[in-house]
Amino acid sequence: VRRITSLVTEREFLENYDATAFPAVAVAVDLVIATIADGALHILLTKRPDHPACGSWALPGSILQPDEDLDACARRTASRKAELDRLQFRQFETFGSPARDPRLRVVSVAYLALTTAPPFLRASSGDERLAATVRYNGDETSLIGATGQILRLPFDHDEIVQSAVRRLRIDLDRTVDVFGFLSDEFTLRDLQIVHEAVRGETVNKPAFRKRMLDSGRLEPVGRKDEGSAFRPAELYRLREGAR
Amino acid sequence: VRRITSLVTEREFLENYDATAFPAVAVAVDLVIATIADGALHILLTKRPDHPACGSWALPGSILQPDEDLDACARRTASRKAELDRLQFRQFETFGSPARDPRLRVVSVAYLALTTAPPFLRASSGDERLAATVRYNGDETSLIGATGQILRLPFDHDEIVQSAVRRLRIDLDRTVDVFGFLSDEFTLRDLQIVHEAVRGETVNKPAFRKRMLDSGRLEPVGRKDEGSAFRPAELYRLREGAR
DNA sequence: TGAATAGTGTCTTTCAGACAATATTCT
DNA sequence: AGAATATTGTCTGAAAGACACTATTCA
Repeated sequence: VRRITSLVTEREFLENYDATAFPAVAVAVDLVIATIADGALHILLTKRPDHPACGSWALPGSILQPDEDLDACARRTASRKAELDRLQFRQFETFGSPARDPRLRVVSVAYLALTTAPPFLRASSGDERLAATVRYNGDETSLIGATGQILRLPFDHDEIVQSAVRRLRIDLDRTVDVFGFLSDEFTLRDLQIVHEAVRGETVNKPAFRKRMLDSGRLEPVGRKDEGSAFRPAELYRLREGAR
Repeated sequence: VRRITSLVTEREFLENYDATAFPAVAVAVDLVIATIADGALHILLTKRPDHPACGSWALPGSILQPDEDLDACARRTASRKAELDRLQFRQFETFGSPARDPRLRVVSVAYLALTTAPPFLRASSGDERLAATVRYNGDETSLIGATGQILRLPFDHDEIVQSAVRRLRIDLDRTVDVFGFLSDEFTLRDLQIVHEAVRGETVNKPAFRKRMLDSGRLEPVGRKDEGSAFRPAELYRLREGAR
């Protein structure tokens, strides 16, 4: 039986504490930034400018800085590496296999970030960013590059993407917030396209509309969609406080 | 625009890599070990033998060792600190506020672990372990100690417990595996008690039975519960391969 | 035989899917 | 008017809750 109370006060203990006694580890944040375009889910990849895996497409990520929150690190990474702001972030899993990074032990906290398509696709227009399409094969997913080839990501990034998509689909069933894919005002058709892209299959229109409207999370803006040919659709927004 | 290809090979890069250049962080694993007893959810707490927060009830946790997997660290912690083995582990969230530990920056990967009541309660009989009861107040939860008082945990452990219970209840709705609370063979009544304890409210018996049996995840053992007064119940087990 | 729990049947409500009809806008 | 899309209505079937009933075991 160990002693419960110590002869040293907590203050004395902390003043004499040797912080270098712990094993050397780095904590990183990796981002799965997703959007819906052309009715399909896309993931943003950046070309690695340095070793290791120099030149391959990979998830954007950063090493956690001292005094930086995990969420703040995710925001910083999106801003610096993908030039995207005002995303909706969701931490979904932490990856820590001992050999996942060849440099040193890196434990990576993975975030899912949803965004609307336009800035995402602008960001992907350069040489160093790519909007890879998610293709479903049953429960498995693969990433498709610009020329239709299957992309294999370095480190364990394929596994991270797999987990992110699984999480996104589960959250969708539970109606966890998926409005990060849309602008502030959207039509029910837009929302349906998001659901269909995430699920990879069509959904029943009347049932979908009823379910969404009955959820009480939406409120009509009072205006109609502009600029479309044919009958314009009613615009909705997410109700205040309904997360 | 940064250079994409490097004049240095990846091998040369890794040989000259300075691993001490990263900020000093420790990674820990904290466990929320849960069981069902007397129809209520309980969480295992251990009394901290050292500073900081020496003498308070807290979640068992360990610093991640070099070459140790996160899951392995969770198993080791359960074995060493709670003397429990063969638990069902689920990583659910990672906590990394800069000031959550006064010693140094500690990023903690939190695991939920389910176990059957008997060894759990034996573990709590000593002075240094406690099975705290979870009490629900709407969406909030609090931990109740042996004398009925509300326990406040050090660090951000209250927040970790809160998140663990929320996750458990969500998983229950999606029928994610909750059989870690039960022994290999159990009655439908046992399973119903688990569901009621996690949800904090009674469930409809016929509907519950039908739903469970129709799920195809259970199979009858062919024997009946022994040792109970009155009519004995049919024993079931989780079907092979039905996770 | 009675007490206590295990297990089932039936009715009703709710909700989602299928299918089709109606409404609105622009060319 | 006609094309194309938005929105609504109706029917049907699946599943859950409420409630009450039957079945089995032991004292």
